[in-house]
Amino acid sequence: MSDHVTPQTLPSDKPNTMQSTVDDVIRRDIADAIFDQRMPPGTKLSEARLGDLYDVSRTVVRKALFRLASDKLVDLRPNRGAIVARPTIAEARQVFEARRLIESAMLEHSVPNMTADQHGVLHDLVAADSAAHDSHDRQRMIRASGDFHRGLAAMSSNQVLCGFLDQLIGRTSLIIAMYQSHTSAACSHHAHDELLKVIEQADVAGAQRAMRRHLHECEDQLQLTDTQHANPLAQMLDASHGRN
Amino acid sequence: MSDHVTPQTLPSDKPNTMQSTVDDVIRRDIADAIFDQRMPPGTKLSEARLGDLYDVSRTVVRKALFRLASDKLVDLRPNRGAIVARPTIAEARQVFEARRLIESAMLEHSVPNMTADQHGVLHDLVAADSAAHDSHDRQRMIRASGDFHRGLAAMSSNQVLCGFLDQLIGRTSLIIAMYQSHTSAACSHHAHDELLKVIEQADVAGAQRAMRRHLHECEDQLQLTDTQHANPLAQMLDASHGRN
DNA sequence: TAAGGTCGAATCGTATCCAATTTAATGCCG
DNA sequence: CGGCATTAAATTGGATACGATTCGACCTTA
Repeated sequence: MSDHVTPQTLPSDKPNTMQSTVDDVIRRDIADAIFDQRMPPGTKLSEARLGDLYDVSRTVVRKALFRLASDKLVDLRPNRGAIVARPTIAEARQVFEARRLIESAMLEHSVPNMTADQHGVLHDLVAADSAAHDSHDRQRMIRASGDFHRGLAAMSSNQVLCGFLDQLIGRTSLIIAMYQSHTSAACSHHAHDELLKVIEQADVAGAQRAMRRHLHECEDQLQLTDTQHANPLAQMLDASHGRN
Repeated sequence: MSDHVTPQTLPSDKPNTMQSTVDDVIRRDIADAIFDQRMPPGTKLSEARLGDLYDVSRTVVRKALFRLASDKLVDLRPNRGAIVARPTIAEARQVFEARRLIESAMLEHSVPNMTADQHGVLHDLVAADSAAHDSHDRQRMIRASGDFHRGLAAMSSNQVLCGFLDQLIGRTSLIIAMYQSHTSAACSHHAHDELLKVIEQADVAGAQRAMRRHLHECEDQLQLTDTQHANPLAQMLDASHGRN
């Protein structure tokens, strides 16, 4: 029961400024666990087990799982339960392509109209990113990198695209957790620093180029070859070795 | 209980070729009703009432409503029930902007690699669009126009963007149903015809220009001025007059 | 008469219960 | 000894029940 995190005293870094419902807590906890690689792709998410952990009924767990499924973070198989999603290589490529499209387009509107305060926010996010890199904590790195892109997106005037991008960033975190090569970092924080410099110069075209290049680099740093990952057999053997 | 329509024999134009779950039927029925303006924005969607109509429990109705909410077609207000969404003018503009971005980008990949079969499919869709226009049936027009864009999107290689666009097309149908000026048609099918011609010439840049212009025209044909619609007071008075 | 409060009906949120399906295990047979 | 059918446990899908919240009507009162 209480040998894990206590759901009432949830993250403690997330003060419930607004009404935080229980299913949102579960949803966020699972998402964080996925991003932190504590829940590798394919992990089964039993409704009863989760309900037991959070001391709620399966009804609310189902709601959380349903929402995670709509965010493409878990896969809901009829009559067979929920597992954390295993994005394919093709899907990963498409996610990056979509991100290049959306994020570069957002810059077109946000870069010229950016205030000094917003520049400061981005500086803080880059600083957090650098700190994460220095800590050599892969989870923090993934998180910080996503936060930078999210913060940049929040400065766009288009909430619709922002919502799409939010989903894409979450999927990217899962993709990185799944396909990262053990040698490379998630996103080179240096790229974020460079990008911010160009943004501050109000150079739209340059920022767009930098963004596209950055995302291309991120994609190239992943192991998106069909060996290993495309083979479910190796995965299962890995899982059994890891005593999942 | 069974004093209303029988849910088993409801669509009759939708034979359950594939496994059609009940909640999907409800979801699609509600979506169609929204697009056909049989359910104006703001209409309350009572769980018990819907469950009665389809002879299912509230559980499955909730699932359908939840999914409609994730597609931004209904608004789920805590403890206050679900209503069909009332997209704001700003949201409408953002949806069109997002569509311009995504649809023109999709053309970049799909136009050069299009087969003759796919051209044929598009021809059929344009024909259906023209037929809908000739029938002077506004609902059919909205539907056919959306089907053309959907069919075009299906020819893209990027399923992720395709999913986003699917959602945007649905939201557009709702926006058109809400903001259309009574004088103008939904989308001029002539534009679809022109667009198809340019596509068949494998002119990517031209197709992108035509697509952006077409979507701009659609947006301009709507009444996205802040009179009437932006004012919630007038809306409420309208609603009470309409005895909604 | 209008403003405010109280009560009741309706509706939503969640827990619990039961049926249906899947999954794993055991035993049987070739 | 390996493959397959039968059976039992576990898990999901859906229905029902009950507490909580909201909305509307009626009543009271200044």
